Amino acid sequence: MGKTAVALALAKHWPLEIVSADSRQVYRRLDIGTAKPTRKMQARVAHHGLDLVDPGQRYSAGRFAAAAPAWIDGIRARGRWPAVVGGTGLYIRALTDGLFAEPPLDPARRRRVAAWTATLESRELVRVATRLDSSFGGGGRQRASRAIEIALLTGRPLCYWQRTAKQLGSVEPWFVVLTAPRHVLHERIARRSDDMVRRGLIEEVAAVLSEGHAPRSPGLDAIGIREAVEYLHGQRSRESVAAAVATSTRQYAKRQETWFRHQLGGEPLLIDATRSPEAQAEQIATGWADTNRGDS
RNA sequence: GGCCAGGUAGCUCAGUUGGUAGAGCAGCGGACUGAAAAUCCGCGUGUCGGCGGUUCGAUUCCGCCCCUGGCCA
Repeated sequence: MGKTAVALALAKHWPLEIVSADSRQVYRRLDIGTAKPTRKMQARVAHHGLDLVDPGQRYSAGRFAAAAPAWIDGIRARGRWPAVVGGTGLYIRALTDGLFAEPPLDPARRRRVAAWTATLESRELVRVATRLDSSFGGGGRQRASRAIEIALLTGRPLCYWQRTAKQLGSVEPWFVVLTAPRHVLHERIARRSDDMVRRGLIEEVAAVLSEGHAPRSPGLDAIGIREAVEYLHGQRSRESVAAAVATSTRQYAKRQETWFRHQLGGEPLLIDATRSPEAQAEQIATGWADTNRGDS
């Protein structure tokens, strides 16, 4: 949609530092594949939340929710303004609404449960999750595995913790959502996918793979990177990569729109993303002034 | 020009012994509390190439025409 360009344009209005709420840009060395802001952009405006872990390591919404408040405090201590920018809705909500306070989970037992759930069929996982947590609403193997893990390791179902261990959000949000008609979005996605391949997506992924990571390791389980891995493993042609990346990105963008439409909460300021980044930044600055909140 | 094979959803195709049709992919809608670029749920969106004929009824059978591919000239 063009969030990065708008954030940079907005930094001309306000003394901004950017907190990236992006679950993929946390991975080091995957720069093209995650559409990370360039070094030059990062030199213009300070960024937080990029390049936090190696591609083989797992990051999470919980780690983000734990780390981001400190970045934001630091930004404010420097007399600057934090702008949380990103498309990972869960990370944003973890920051504004809080997750639940997760009780300590014994790592060894956790590994054992994970090894067990990995052997089960998806249908079976859902059945077990529903038995352990009657309010489990489905969602396939990943979310079932999580519900099973929590229930088995804590003796209480996930819904119990969600109900009784609510944490408060650490920031009070002022939401801005960029929107554009689907056909415009799809054109941008096509261009972005072509650019990724042209700028060396495949070579970047080959370099990271040569570090010895498994193809399904956390950092590689991402749109663009997956398709490059498929090519490098001989499962698709080089010419088909860009189009496959575009398709996956369209589907992801659609899920993001659904998320921001229904899960964000509150009335976000909607910005017409078909206009120039500068015009969008202008509209955001005006919108902020209109809310007349006074504080930052 | 002749012969053959095709023309059905956005794409690739299936199918209807004549009762107006369905798969995959794409697309659209939805769910979402520590893997979230993840993981799932739901929904066919159609002048069955065109015009005639036969028939109660044609996407299906027949004729002509148009288009695409192949082979032969």
